[in-house]
Amino acid sequence: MKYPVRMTHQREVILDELKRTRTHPTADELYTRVKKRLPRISLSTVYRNLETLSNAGLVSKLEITGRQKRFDWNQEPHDHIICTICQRIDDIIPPMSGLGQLSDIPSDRHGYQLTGWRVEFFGICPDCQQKHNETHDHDPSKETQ
Amino acid sequence: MKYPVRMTHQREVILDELKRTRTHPTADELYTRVKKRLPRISLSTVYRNLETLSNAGLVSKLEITGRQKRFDWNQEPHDHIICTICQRIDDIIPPMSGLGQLSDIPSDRHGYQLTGWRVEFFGICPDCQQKHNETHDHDPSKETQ
DNA sequence: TTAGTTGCAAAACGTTTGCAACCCG
DNA sequence: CGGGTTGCAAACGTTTTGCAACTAA
Repeated sequence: MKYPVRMTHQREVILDELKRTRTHPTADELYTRVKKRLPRISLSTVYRNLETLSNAGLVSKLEITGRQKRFDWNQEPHDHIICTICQRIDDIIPPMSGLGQLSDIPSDRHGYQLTGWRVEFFGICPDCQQKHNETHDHDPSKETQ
Repeated sequence: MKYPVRMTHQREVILDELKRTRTHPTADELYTRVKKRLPRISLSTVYRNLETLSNAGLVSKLEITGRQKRFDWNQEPHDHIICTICQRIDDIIPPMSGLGQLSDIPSDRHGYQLTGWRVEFFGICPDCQQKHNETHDHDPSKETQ
């Protein structure tokens, strides 16, 4: 699943910065980081390379529901849990994600040839739970979905 | 889960058009339909109302991963299967969707307070399968993820 | 009466593209 | 050397917003 790509300096730095970022940065977050090391790099180079590198199988692209694309160095299949308050995204380790139980879905369901699925979990992250407990106000209309 | 909203003429027509559209239209698809009945309506009114109506619990918003938002009259919880070729979206009936098996996820996983999850299925719809069989060319690099 | 809603235009947002200069293999 | 890649600027498609006029309750 990994295809060869020409390894430019920009590409190396982008990959390196992604590797050392445990969060799931957006293209412009990564651009901000990379720009510290390569001040003349452009945002479009970052976009183009993330696209290229994800096609080449070197990074993975997270197209999380209704949100900006995010990129991930972690190539192992895993799911994500998204904080509906601060939008932070964390990894979920596969054995607990429910993916296993889903494999018995009939592939010809609705006439579709099934090629994959994605599970996203939503919740409130530890930090936001704490803030919530401190302030004690609750507005359900602000919640996702 | 349904909050009252002021029922304007525009809102009525938007709701009615959404109700009679079995697909999951985007805001501009709906705008095109509604404009035939209300030629002076603006796209921003459609956007604003879909947002308002979905907050009010009268329609549901599908924020499918990396794609344009789509809207749905069907308020019953159900999942979706998305054609990776033509982007068409169909409903999946709950008993087969796998949601049931996921309910045993521990809610304190990773310190998150779990509030929900979403499953999206990807596949090739009957129409695109047929077209594929007719043309016989296959480019795996064009497939989603 | 008045707070919520409309149409319009413009802005915002994330992302992609055309292009000439450049550089990796 | 030649084709892939870069930086820049400009365009793109989708969505949001500011505003004065309007309208449902």
